[in-house]
Amino acid sequence: MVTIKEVALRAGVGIGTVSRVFNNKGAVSKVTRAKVEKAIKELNYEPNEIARNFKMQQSQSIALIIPTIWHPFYSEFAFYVESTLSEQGFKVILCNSKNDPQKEINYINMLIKNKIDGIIAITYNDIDQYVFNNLPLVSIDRHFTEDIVYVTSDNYGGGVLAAQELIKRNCQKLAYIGSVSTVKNESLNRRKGFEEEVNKQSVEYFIFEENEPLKDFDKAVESFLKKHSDIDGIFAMNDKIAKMIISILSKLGKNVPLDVQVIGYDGVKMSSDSEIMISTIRQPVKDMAYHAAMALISIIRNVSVEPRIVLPVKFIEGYTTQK
Amino acid sequence: MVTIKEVALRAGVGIGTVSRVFNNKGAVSKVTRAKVEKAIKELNYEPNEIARNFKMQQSQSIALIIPTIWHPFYSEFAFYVESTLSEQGFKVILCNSKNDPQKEINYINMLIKNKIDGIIAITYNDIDQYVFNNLPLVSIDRHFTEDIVYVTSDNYGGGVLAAQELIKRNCQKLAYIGSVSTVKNESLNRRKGFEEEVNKQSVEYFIFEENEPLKDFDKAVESFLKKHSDIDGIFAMNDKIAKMIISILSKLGKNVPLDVQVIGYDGVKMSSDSEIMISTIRQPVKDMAYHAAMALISIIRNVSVEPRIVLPVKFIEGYTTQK
DNA sequence: CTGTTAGCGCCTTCAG
DNA sequence: CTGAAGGCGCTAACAG
Repeated sequence: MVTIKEVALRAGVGIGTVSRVFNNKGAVSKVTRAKVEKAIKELNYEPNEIARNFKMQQSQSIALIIPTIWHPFYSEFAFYVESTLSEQGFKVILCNSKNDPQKEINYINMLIKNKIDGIIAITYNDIDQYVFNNLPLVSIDRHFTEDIVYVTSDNYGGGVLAAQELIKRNCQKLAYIGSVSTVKNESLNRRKGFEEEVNKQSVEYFIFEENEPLKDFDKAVESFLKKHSDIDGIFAMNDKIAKMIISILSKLGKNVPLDVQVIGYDGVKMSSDSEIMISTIRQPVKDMAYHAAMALISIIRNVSVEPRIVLPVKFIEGYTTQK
Repeated sequence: MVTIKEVALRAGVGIGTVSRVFNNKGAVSKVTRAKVEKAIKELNYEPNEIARNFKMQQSQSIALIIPTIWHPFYSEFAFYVESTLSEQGFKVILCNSKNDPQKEINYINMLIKNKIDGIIAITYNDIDQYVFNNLPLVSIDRHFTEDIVYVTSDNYGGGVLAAQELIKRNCQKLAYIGSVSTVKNESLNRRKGFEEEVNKQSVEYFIFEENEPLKDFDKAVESFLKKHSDIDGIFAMNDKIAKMIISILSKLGKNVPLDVQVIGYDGVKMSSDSEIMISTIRQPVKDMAYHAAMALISIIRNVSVEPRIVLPVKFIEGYTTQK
């Protein structure tokens, strides 16, 4: 491996000068610069990043902590995070927490020891207490302490939008179906937006919610739907629940969307070339990823950032609402 | 940050001794070891990984180069690669090549400069020429030069299996439908296995193949199926094609699986908790990931490895074959 | 067994 | 403007 020393030797200058040329830092005369550049080219010098990182005590890499990459929402998110970050010269280290708080803590300790520059995390645990050292952190869909920036889709607005789309399509009796996690998260706002909009428009509605961990959720939903067989418009907390609802409805002999219209939330796509089938409120995953990455870089570079980044959602028409 | 020096000072020993204790390397007397351990505990010493990496000229990290993480096959693979590797103390750096050879080369250069320990790559470009420095490399589904180890599922056996399952279910007239990539890859063997097995059992069959890049592939498949309306068993090169075939068949008024049975290949699952709907030959993604990771570690540690790792596939019964 | 020493490759003062 | 020198924190070789 060719080092800075060899370049200096060949160019007949000191190593400091080579460093200055390479990093374009400090004043160097035209002549010496040319000499050094020539030597660099001839020797095909590439700086040893690991030495530089050591010296600078940073690593030009950020960690992405997510429950599992094996899920279309997270993998789309990860895809765009990596795209943005690699363009900006950062490496991204993948960390699957499997929703295990201990694993998250282990990762964080490891990352600190490795002088990682920052973290983007999607988690439902209170990891912020372990991220001291004011290690830059951007959180997704989860509000920690005041000084941690977070990025989220407009869950409240999504709920409003779902209500509007359902009402626009002449639904008379609405329902929200979802679950409630033990930790506070952004999906509560979906319901809130939905509820407030429906109230505003004075449409009848039901709320069906169960606490996690879920047990026989499908059974419960089924009996709920049986009991209220006049419901003709449903907003599901997410696409997964929407799909479950759809299959329950078909089991109950209801036609979707003729008898009942259903709107989900998330709009996950298996891959960039696959289609969204059900009507849904799609999260702006790409934008979320982009903003999270850029915000993190800003924090790393010590430039101030908007601490609460809320991105607009969109209604995507699928086969479960009437056109 | 507390350094090895401070620990040495506190324990009243030399820094070499602290290093020996921490790494459990070299002989240290019981007494001094205790002293050092006490100091470590008291100071809450954590070694600076980045300094260690610098000294060792390695990084305890490997790179995963895939076309895109936003695809269930790759994301499942990545999930298991990361699980295995993180258990073994390696970090994994995510690299989305987007199928762009130039991007792959850029990543590789960056990785070399960063003294990455090894690479696991899924690519259809000839990147091996850029991976000099005998940088450890494991390739998936793609055979490079002799000295690069690769991991694949038993594509040939999968083809045989598909044929057997179709014949077992009384199909009389079979077909293989697929595409041919410009670069040689493992999926050719799916067809080969299928064809040889069908021949062996003397069943009638057709092969429908088009060269990539595909144009109006669905139209072509449709007219092929129209022309041979007596085909009652189809093996598709992958699940995506299988799904396309299924929708074409339904358009043609054929019932799947009553009139025509269809088997795909891959068995991708969107996430760990989702279901496989169509009948398919499932790749052992988890095993592939595990073996790729372990093989890479072996190469890194200079222990010899089986250069060709072929893992068995399984038939998964979905709704597109008759039970 | 253990303390000291010599770097790893680079960046950054600090004199000149 | 530029060369020399001092570390960053750690490991490994060496001399006791």
